[in-house]
Amino acid sequence: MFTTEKEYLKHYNVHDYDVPLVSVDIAIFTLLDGKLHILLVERGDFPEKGRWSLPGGFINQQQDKDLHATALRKLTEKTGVKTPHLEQVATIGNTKRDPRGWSVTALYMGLIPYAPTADFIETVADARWWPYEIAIKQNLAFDHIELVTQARERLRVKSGYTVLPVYVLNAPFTLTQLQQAFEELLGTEIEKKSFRRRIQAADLLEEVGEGLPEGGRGRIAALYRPKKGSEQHAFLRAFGGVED
Amino acid sequence: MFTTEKEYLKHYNVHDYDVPLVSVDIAIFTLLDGKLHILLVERGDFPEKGRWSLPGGFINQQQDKDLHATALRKLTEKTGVKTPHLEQVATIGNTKRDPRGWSVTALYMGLIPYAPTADFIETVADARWWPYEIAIKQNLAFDHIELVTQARERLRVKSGYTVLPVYVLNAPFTLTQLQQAFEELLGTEIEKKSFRRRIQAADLLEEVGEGLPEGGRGRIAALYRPKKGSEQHAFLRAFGGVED
DNA sequence: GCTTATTATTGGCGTATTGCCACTTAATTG
DNA sequence: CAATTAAGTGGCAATACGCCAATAATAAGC
Repeated sequence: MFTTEKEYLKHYNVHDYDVPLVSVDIAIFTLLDGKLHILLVERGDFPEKGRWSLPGGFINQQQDKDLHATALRKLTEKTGVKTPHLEQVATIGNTKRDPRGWSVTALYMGLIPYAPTADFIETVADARWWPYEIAIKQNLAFDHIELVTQARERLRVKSGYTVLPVYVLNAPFTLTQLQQAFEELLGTEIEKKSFRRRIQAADLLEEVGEGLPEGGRGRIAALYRPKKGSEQHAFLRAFGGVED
Repeated sequence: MFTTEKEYLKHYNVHDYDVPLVSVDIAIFTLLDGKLHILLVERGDFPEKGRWSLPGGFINQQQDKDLHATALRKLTEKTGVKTPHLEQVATIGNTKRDPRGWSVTALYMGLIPYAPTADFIETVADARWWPYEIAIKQNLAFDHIELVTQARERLRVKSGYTVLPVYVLNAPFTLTQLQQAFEELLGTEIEKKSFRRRIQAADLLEEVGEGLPEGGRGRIAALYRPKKGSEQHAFLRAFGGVED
């Protein structure tokens, strides 16, 4: 859109001030080849032109009925996925995160199953999946390294007491695939029997037949998918035992 | 009205251009007579004049270096408490929450010990502690009933796996007082022995002598206060057993 | 077809944690 | 000094977890 910083600054001065100066940024995670990946976009404009950053942008007051809708719109634009897991992580606002001054962004975390044929990636030339460990070594735009880190931390912690990792898998999946997703997202290994006991005690999955995972060997496994309405359910016990 | 151009420009900037249209609202909770209370303020201006609402307001770009500072400033203005527990709950933005159109607010939750003499309440004529159950039956301004409910829910859930209830007590306190705070904030009863085992296993409190709570009877109790740096520590086990 | 390799699933047992409840200890009250 | 109140502990059954080995069911190689 702009070819020089000077041109950008000129435009910025006459910017329309009616929109609330709140942006939405989304850390979209998936699992690819067993590794956590994150979707980054290359900035086409100043400031920070050419740097990789989280997909995001401003609220469209006509289109978006709420912040969640803004995040969902941005995510869908980049990935084509219509029903991801999408949750707010935090809202960061301070004087230092943007050279232009006080700036506020609502950070969301999105989880989607990887689409092997990656149809949608073709539609956005500037977007690319990065292995998480490589992504955080990039020199990301603005304070996006901190946003990415916060979202990753939320993902890690919440994977400890919810079924979040379910949302980076294509259903149906086997318990072993699910365990590997948990392990990658948690960053620790889990003992097989303990994992299965806890997942099954939580009663958040339903069996949908059996089969072998793509190109797999060995004994056929039971296949599962998340039960409807199991979205945010914790499966760790707090005080007072099991709730009803 | 303005004596220098500089002063004028500064004023112009603040009000017509550079202010992010983001407000901050705070649900401040405390424990009074064993019951959860929330601090509400009576609105002195339109819209919603005369209704009770959460304390809050806009970012002061000169004073506040970040959103947390804005929330802390608002909280201190109303309560005088300088070192509360303060955390962000969520950010709500949509077209319906304010009759004036698209509106975004960052919701914070603050926890403070009740000040029995309530010095600070005198300083703000419009602020008052309400028992939580009564507060939510008021006809609160804007969508504040939903904000209050969200903050309450965060408080409830997080009290299940952290020591949050510590922050509504004046230290030092007895384990029984702490248990009663947990029970009120969780909304469930806790078995005494289980509670003590878990709290002590978590090792987040330090003993600071013994005594009787104000006007108490019976055997003297050990008194505790939170250890430094124990703020956000969970004390429930997740996968993989105890972390180090 | 038969053996080997690979993966899924279950069994079993020692240990840690929790729920439950009664008992002991130490203070106040009258 | 007895009765009352509240703190703190003991003990045990039930549950959950970590560990590891046994069994089951498939593919791959010969």
